[in-house]
Amino acid sequence: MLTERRGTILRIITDGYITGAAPVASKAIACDYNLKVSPATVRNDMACLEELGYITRPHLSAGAVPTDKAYRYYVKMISEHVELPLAEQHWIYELLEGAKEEFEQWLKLVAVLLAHFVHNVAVVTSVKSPRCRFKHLDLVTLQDFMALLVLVLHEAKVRQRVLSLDERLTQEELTMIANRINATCDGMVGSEILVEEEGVSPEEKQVRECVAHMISAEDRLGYGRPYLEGLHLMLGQPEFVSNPKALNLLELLQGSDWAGTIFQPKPAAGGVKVTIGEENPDEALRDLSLVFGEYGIPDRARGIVGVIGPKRMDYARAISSVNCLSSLLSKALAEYI
Amino acid sequence: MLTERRGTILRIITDGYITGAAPVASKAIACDYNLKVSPATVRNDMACLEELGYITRPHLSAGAVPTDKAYRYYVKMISEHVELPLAEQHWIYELLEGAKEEFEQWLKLVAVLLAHFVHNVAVVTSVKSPRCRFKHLDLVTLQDFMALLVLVLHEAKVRQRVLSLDERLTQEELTMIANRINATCDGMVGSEILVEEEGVSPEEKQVRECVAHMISAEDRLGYGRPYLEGLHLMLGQPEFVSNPKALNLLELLQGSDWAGTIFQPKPAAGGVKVTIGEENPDEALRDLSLVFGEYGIPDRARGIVGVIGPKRMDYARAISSVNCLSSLLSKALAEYI
DNA sequence: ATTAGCAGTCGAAGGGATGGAGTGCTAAAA
DNA sequence: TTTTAGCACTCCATCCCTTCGACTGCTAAT
Repeated sequence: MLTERRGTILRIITDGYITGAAPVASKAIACDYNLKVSPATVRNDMACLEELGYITRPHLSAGAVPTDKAYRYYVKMISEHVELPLAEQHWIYELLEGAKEEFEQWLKLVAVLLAHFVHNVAVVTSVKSPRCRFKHLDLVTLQDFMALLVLVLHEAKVRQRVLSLDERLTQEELTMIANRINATCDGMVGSEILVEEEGVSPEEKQVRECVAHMISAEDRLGYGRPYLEGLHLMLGQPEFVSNPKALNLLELLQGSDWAGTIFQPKPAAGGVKVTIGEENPDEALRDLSLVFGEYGIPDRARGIVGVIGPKRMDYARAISSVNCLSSLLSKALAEYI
Repeated sequence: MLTERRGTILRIITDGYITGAAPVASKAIACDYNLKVSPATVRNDMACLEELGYITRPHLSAGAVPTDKAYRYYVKMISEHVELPLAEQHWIYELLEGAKEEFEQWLKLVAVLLAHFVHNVAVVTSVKSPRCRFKHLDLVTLQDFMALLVLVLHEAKVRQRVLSLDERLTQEELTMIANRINATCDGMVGSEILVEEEGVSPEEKQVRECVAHMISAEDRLGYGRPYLEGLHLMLGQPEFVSNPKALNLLELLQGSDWAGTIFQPKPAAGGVKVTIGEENPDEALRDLSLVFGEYGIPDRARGIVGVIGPKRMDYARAISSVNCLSSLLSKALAEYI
């Protein structure tokens, strides 16, 4: 049975392991935190905690190490009242305000900030939208039969592609095509761009096809190349020195499109999700924890802000940082869309 | 004195250390490669090579390990006749041909390919241009007083920025401003965009200022966020297991704008440059080697293709791969500009 | 239910001993 | 003069052993 004192002890153990990275002894628990009980009593409780599956020990006569279950308990306990100190929140606001140039720049900056806040890997993706809508396009001549197609979407995304035309067109002709499409297609989704009618020139059809293709590619696409910061911070932690598993992790993180896969299941709107150890689907993350949230606008454009670190991470700090930064990004994005 | 046989022995040592990652013994040299001399003779030559500074040994009674000087000699010897096998070249061509969508996609793909070819870190930057020239701009309304400015440069670059206007303008008004600037500014560099005359509306002035600012920022900017692939491949090599120096390297590579700094001095046009160990300016690279080349169009738009790996890397393969891929990218870029 | 005391367990650290790989040196052979 | 065989020497890697210290589990007393 998990009495109140045992809960306290469990919390002390988890805290101690998070900061110390070494098994926690009964004596340390009894003395350092004023529990008013002797180490022997703590030992009795620890035996019970072990039976309940909250702790293990590396060997028979060693201190306590929290299990996944303990971390889960710990997160549940703290997650009600964690908020980044106001001083730090203001510091972040000011720092970001000073760099209000381009949204993509922000993503990078937020990733760097987050990584240094939690001393672990930070991941920030750009937004993905399930149903992008056309806003504007622009055609610019390049050499020969080539044209540059610049597409602006309602989701504040700009995409470009080089188009090989069948005919050689002047800039004026291209501009006319662009104007015609801009005048008629505002707000359309990918499939609506295509036309079957007779009175449309083959070049315009080609452009429309390309746009439709780009939009549907964007719809299907994942989060794109995420901003990944703080690798060296995480790999400097004691659990990674001379640990070949670190390489598997690197391999995963070097691949593409993992952001949508590993940050599962989706966090509730505005909430922060924590997955611990074995809860992670991917093998390479089995002894790590993820803390992540979404930012953006539901059903229109959503991105991910996340932290990857050893299970032994400062959850309070991670949760509050992710929370603060994701809502900050949401606000910033709303201005652009 | 470096007789011919000693040169051969040096080459065998370097080769052997590159493939074996362990000191090379006199016996192995004498037996495995048919040198027709006894290990004792090889030992005599090795003593001489050590005196000349080509090899060292971890301890008095250990085999030979090549020094930086030996690698430099090795590279000089092989670099005259290294070319990627035609079969592999064709394989690359076909692979890239199939993904001919967007130039940035290519950069990523080239980085992945290169990393797997050399089993080390591959770096591919996008191009930077010292004097970007205006080609086209486009203004799109966003909410309130905001507009999205999409700028196309002659260097096949597209840049965007959100602009806060003093007045609320309609899309038509914005389009008119864009048309006026497009009609007059083609081919201009940053400073030429600005105008002092009276007859220009304050909004147009604002747009011009923004464009000039973006172009000059682009001129000053480094290579941008490089595509970095194969970290896990390099860190899996024996010299990096449980080596804290790997963290310094990661830290360097996580930062921004290092590509312009570490890939120095500039390689001759079309050539491949190799910097070995102590030749590298950056501390974190002191026991690594870099193999890199430039792609693009001299004086207009140049990017870097590079390999980072332990000094003990397959230089022949690295040099030929970098060479092949950089000239391939040059050709591809020429089509777009 | 709690505590003190004590025996028992385990790992980390240190200290030889051993074996083997490889060299340097010397003197003889080519 | 160059090359070779033989031998003594050096050094690392590995293993085993001991010791030390940190902790726990258990038992009996409070």
